[in-house]
Amino acid sequence: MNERRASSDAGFDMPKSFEPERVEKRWRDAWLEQEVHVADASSSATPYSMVIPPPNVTGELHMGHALDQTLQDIVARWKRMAGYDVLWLPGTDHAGIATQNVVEKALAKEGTDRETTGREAFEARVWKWKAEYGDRILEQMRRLGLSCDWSRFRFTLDEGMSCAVRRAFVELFNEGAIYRGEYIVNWCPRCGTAISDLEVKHREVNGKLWRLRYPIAAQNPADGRPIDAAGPVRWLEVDTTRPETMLGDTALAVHPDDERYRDIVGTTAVLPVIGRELPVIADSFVDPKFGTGVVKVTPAHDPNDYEAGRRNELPSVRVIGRDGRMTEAAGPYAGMDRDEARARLLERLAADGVLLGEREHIHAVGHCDRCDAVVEPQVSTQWFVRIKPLADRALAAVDEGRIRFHPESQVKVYREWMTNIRDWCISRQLWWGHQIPAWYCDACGELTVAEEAPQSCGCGSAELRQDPDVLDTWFSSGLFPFSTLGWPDETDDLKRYYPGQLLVTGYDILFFWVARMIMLGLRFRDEVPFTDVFLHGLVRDEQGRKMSKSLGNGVNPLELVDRYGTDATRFTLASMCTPGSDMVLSSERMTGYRAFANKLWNATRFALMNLTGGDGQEGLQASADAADPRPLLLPDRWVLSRTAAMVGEVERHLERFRFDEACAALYSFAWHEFCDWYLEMSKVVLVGDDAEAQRATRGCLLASLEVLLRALHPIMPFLTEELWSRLPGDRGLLALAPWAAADDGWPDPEAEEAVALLQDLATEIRRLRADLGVDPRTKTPVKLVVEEEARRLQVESVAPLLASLVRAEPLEVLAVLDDTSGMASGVSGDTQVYLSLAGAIDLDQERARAERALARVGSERAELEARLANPGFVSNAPEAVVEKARARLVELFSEHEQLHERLRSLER
RNA sequence: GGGCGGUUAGCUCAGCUGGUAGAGCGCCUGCCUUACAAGCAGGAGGCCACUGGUUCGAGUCCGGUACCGCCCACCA
Repeated sequence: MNERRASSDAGFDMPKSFEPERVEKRWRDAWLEQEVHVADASSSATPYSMVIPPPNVTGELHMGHALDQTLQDIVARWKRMAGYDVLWLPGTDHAGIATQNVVEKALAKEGTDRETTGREAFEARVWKWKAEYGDRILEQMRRLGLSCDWSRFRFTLDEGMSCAVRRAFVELFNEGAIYRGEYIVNWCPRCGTAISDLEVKHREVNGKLWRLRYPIAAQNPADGRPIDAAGPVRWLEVDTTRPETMLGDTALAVHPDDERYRDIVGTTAVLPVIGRELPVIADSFVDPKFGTGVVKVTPAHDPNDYEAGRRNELPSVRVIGRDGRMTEAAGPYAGMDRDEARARLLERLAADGVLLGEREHIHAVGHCDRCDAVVEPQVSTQWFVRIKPLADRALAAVDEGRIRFHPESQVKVYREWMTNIRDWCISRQLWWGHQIPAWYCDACGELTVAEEAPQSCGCGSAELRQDPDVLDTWFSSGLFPFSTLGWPDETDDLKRYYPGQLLVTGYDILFFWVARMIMLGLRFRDEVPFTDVFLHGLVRDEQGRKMSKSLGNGVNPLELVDRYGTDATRFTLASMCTPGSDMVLSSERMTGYRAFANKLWNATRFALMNLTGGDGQEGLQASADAADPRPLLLPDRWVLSRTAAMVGEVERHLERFRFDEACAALYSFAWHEFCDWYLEMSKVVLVGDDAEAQRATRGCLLASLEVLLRALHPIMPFLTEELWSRLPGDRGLLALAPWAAADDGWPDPEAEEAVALLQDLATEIRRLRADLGVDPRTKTPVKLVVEEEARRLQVESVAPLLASLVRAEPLEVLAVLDDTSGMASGVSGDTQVYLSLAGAIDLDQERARAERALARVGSERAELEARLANPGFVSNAPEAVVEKARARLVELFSEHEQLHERLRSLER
């Protein structure tokens, strides 16, 4: 049989299963070669631009990056197919502190450190690291099939970026938005640098609260000066979580309204161990309800105390140094590590009777985001950005709807942070990063801030030293949307692609990055950098932990790509991307979507095996572009209608960034409609001998498949490109083809209704057969009984197709059926289904089946009747809902009737 | 201390503007039916955390409670 297939049908050349590794490289190369992803600034198409969140060059990419990048690639490919001139600009981030840390760790393994290596050699070492991981990252991105514009790739530390950074710094400095000053900052003793508030992670720890007592110095009644008293000593009790800082105390404070202590304000206490005299001051920052209501004040080591110290003109005594060890001012504890000092000091205080007790105390302690060391507040001279004016504009942009957040709930988070924002400490005592463009004159002390290194100072001296510090890495990232386009030069790219349309990133860097881009974009370009921000969740490991390099639980996306294929990996990530929630990687899902890719492969294989007709090549070229005018069969009309609905849905979901829903729509259409029903129905025609019908079906099969491939391409680019290339006809790359367009004539409610009927009947017949244990390979005589005329015509119209689909032969449609003995029955809507079986049926079993069905129908009917009897429902519910309920009730009446009839006949 | 999110089938999660619960995986039964066993057909399995309220009607909207998680935060 099937001589016609023996010829050259492509389907027979296809392996039985999809092997991703055999096709992916070819298409990667093809896309590169044909530059499908290169934006064309001279194009007449509307531009659509995005910048990638540049991955840190600290190491390999993990699944979080894969998710982020996949989502962007889906949008890029989709918009490109939809006719936009898409610029998706890729890059990597030097990630100052993070990268410096990983390189320092590498040095430590070699038994050395950065100090012995020296700045220049160290920097060279980091560049080497960057080269290695930068390459690996690029390789990972390429394997994921990302369609970035590689010709515009940027690294945040390359020359162009430095120009932008220096320009931005100088401009902000000149207008007073950047200043240098001595303040208390978050200091990481491990990293040896100041860090911003955002880089401090507060974590609840089980600490202790120690109660100490400080003696009030006895005073000479004559002149009020303290004297050594031999008499009874009055004590002031204070609580502290950090006893070692007491060595730097310069006051005790109480609330001004606190009656208990009113009389001692203005007196002097004596600091144990050290012997320093401490004024007792009144300041409203003290909470009288906490502890004893007395606070020890350590301006050098606590932000609160620092402020109180400034208000009250207290001296500041630093007892903990930059390296976390006690300073000379710590007296006997000088040189000790802060933890050791605490232990030793407590022993001493206990011995001296100063320590009154301790109790458990849970409190939040700041840790370094990068190395997890306990952050030590330190007074130091740093550079800051005066953030309020920038934040106000950024806040307004979102409030006025010039930037939309998805999900919208993030707006609240953004607003909250922006409103309470504090000045941004941007200097870092690191070596890896953009060095601050500020020079100091050794001769006159003058400060010069300039884009290029000045030759000499205003005083004439040529002895200029550049500030050794570098900028917070987020300073350069914040300029990314325009620095990458050539700013500060007014390039064509800048004019065309700024502002961009979309930014896709994880919600965890909303403040770090998104907020800063908005602030700096508005400041330097007067326009928001993007109009939509899509914030996705984080990818967590099986234990639900966030994937991160420091935890070492990151999964290299290539592992999954190797195991499941890139397309399945991408589809999994996209389908698990539900708004506002994180996702847990699931190997079951991956397996499922690998199967989905294979399903598509085989559906195409089937199509190709059947596309060539007996009449030579005709029918091969039929496609969505040339809708077939010939009268179509029911399944054909149905599949085109469903295809059109699917495309509309996918489009709608993508517009709203519902990647998960888009995946679901594609999956269920492709598998459960196209494959499960259409391909099965089409077989009836394709194995038959009606040449005319076959031509129509082949045309529709191809047309629907083409649209499906287009719609799926953004998510599964390799598979679809491969299948597309195998379809008949001379076609270019799918990546360059127009977005899935359904013909206006495709929607066909009548066909959908008819096929729905057919599906119900088919399912009922199959259920009966399965129930009765009928061998599915045998043909079974079936009688369908429909009393109502119009309905009978409908059933009759689908009967022939139904018969061949479920091997119901012969299949008769009747108005009444007298003798039902020896038959099994079921009900589908108002259609009574009877199977004639070779042997006698089990009457008890039949009766039980009918009774069960009757009970089910009865309860549903009662429920519906109650609802329809409710005047509120009838008058308030939408017309369509009421109508649907009524129709269903009619059906149920009928089913009820039929079941009763059946039961009666079984009694006989 | 503020704010946000979650709680739905054995597991992982959907459920968009309120109309009476879905998917994948797993499980049970039967099938190697000429695209696919990474498959096909059929099936079982849910007081939608608890509790008030709004409504003709609540998984969906509003108020509380409990548990889990996250973010922000200078209370010793």
